[in-house]
Amino acid sequence: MENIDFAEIFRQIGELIELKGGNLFKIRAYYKAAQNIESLSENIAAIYERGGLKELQEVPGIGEHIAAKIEEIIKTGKLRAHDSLMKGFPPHFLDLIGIPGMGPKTTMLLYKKLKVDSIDKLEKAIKAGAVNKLPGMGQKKANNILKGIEQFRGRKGRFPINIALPYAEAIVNSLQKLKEADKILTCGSLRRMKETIGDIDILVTSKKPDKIMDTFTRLPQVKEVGAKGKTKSSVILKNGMQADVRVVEPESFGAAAHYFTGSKQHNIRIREMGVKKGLKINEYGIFKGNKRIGGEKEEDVFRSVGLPYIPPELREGTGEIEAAEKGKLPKLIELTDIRGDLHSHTKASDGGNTIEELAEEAKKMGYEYLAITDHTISSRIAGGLSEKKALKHIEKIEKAGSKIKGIKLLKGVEVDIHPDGSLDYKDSVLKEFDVVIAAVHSKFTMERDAMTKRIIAAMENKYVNTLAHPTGRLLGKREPYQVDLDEVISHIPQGLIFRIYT
DNA sequence: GCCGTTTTCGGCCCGACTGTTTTCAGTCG
Repeated sequence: MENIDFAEIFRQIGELIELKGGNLFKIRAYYKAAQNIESLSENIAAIYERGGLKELQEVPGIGEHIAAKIEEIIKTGKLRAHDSLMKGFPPHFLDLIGIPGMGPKTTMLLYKKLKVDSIDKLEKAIKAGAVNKLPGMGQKKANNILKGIEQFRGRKGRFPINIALPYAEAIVNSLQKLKEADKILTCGSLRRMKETIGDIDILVTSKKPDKIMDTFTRLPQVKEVGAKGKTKSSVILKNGMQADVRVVEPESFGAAAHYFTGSKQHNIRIREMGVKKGLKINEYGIFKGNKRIGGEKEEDVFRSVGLPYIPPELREGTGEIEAAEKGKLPKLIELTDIRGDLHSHTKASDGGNTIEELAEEAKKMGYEYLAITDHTISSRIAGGLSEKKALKHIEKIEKAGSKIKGIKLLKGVEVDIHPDGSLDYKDSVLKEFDVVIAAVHSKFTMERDAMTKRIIAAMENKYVNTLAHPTGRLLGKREPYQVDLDEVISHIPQGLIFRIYT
């Protein structure tokens, strides 16, 4: 069982207690435990195997009771507490609270009054006009839930950052044209540079928020306005992505940027630290009683709780606060730290540019070196080169390298790993390259053991010095293939510089 | 249910928007 499976069980327990109207703090404790388990880098079962209940309780948010439940799941494969809470509900009952507009109260009300226990029954009940007659409900709420069902069914999940970023930039550009807009900052998971993005969050400072709200909700990219208030609006874009804009006064910029950047877990931790120091931290600033003591700069927030500035990329609530307290925040790699690129494709295979174009662009980016690494013959869909063509290609790389000064061009190749672990080129050809990248491009569905052996065999070829995309995943498109990465890493040949990247 | 330079008991992050109300509950982030 993976951490995500444990997390799911505890999240469901939280949801079920919430549905039944239990203690709010108990509910929160389960959600918190679920989130913390999910973000662990080590398997929770492995932690238990190593250190038992005691070590489980070292994990933040896991105490005596949840630790015992984890033990029960590991030993028996299930959890009695979860089973008894689920009793009486159909298996997919909890899908209902995943629908936008449906919270625990509404879900329970509809279950009790109308026996709604599935999304289909919910849709029928609304269309039959039964929902809007219930106390506290009305036609608008019913319609919103109907829209929520549509959204839920068409949900595309998270978007890769390279898709989300241009959308965010387009919105920022439009808002920047307004003279009423002061500072504009993209926040949320985009600012934290997560590899996938749930929605786009944009912060604007302005003295005239209504103008910002009007412009934002009428942008050409907007398909539907979910909410429009005085300082906060939320829309669905034409590509299905949600975008939120929040406006605050300029003096609140730092506090709002921190709040809006998240992550949620990080914010909760920071606010808890604030409470202990007698401070209230919200998106408007830092307050001691009614007195505002900071918030114009993001640094103010960290300083108020005795921490150094934590870069957005680290704000995941997964140990960055402890690291900051000890003065052990890692130094992040900046664009200026990158000296070169060891993986690139030209028109010769599936790239879009010539060797010379890539070299010139890399030079402009300040790179010291660039490896040209086109595909080999078995990657036919990518226009892979035969051995003969590859040798010709090497000559072209050398020629371009001698012509273009100020950057070192390396002769490289991204060679296919066959299902049996052999490579697409003979050793006599591979030895002609400076950089040999090995990669799996076919038969992704192999068994875990076979795939692991396949990759290790390729790595053991003496000319291979890089393993590319070791899991084969395509974010949002293709799941990773089955491979034991720990085993792969333990086989990295000694004395070689070995790069594994995704 | 978790947790502790306030505490082993008594706290637990904070606020906006909507719809259905007539002061607020529910949902969301």
